[in-house]
Amino acid sequence: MSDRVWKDAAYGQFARVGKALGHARRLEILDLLAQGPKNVETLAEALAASSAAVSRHLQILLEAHLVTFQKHGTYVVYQLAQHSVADLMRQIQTVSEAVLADVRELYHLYLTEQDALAPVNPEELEALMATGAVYLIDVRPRTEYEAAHLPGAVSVPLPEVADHFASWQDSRPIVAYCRGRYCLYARDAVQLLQQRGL
Amino acid sequence: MSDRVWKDAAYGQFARVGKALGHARRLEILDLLAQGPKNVETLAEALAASSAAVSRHLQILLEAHLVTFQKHGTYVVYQLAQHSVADLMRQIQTVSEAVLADVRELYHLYLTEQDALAPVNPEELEALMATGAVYLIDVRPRTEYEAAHLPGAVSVPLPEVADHFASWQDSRPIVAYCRGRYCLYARDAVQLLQQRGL
DNA sequence: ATACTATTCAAGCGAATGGTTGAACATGGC
DNA sequence: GCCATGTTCAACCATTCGCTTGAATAGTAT
Repeated sequence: MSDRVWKDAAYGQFARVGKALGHARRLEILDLLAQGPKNVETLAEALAASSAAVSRHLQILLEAHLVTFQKHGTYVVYQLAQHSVADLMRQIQTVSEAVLADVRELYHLYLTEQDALAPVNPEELEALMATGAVYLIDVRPRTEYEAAHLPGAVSVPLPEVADHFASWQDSRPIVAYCRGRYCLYARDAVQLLQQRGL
Repeated sequence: MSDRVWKDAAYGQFARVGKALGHARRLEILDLLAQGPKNVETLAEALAASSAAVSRHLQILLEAHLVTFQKHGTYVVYQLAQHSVADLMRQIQTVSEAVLADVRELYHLYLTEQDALAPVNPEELEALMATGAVYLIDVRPRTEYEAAHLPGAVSVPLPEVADHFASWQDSRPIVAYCRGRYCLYARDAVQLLQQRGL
């Protein structure tokens, strides 16, 4: 076996992973799965795509061994094969931001398009939580909260935010968080709260 | 601008990076560039590909902003756009190894195919170097050595290894290193040395 | 059993990708 | 000016990709 053949084989294997990462939908699927296992239909809904298409993407991710699945009755629940896959996703986003001015602009443009959203960085949040100055809510779906959440956070999935308006009327400032920079739940929650003057 | 549109845009940008990583040759190019800037022809030679093809791949990497170039007269020298791109490459290789049994097998199979290569892990090497028990040589091309190299290492590019046989005849054990797990210079050097009984 | 649901498969289409060849640009040396 | 060299472009081919539609499969509930 010559060096050339071996290198082709080795890099060909890496490219399997790379190819699987070469489509927006698949990246989004991986991002969603990083939050917790999900079935095909849930993903299809979140992506606004047909289940057949999502299923196909999942097959491709499966071939690259980036995800695994488990059958629960007629449901097929997919999840990331390794934690390192989530790291890889983060690294891609990091590189994209570092390297593609478009991404930074896009993000900035979109968030400032909303009025008066006040982002809080992790250090600030930690300080605020320590003094009990704020009320921290996790607006992701309950299952994701159960999988993991910030210390001191209360689970209030986005659809339930409206139910708490009354009890929050005179409470401390509210900080909402969700999945990361490319998740919009928190933004939506803040919009809801602001409409009620919270 | 709806959420869906925004997400498509954001993940579409990430996918630009992903797509660029979806081909064995491009990954190999990035790996080579991680060692230092190179021109098209050098890369083409290393990849055993036509310069037209390599040029094309470089354009794709350029569009994804993973590499930049600089013109020196008629030479066009390419290099990684960001250090984080090299990190991304490492992460891909990590994931591939973790996730694709094939890669591990391939690697293991190939190295054990050679007789009696004795790999040294970083911790062992540090200990050996501290006691001065071994002689460490960097068998990469001189330019890469100049860009960065391990402390205490001496630059002996592969083609020059043969020139040192005499002076090494009775020296300490020799440890050769190169670019990483998927670089074969060190292996070739060790083979040469073993043929001479070193 | 039967009906129903979640998921996958199969076929087909339009678009994109990867590679080759040969020509077209530069740029530097004579 | 002219040529040699390194690089890129353009046109073509075969292959692959991504999606849609409609059917097939496998489990569950009635």
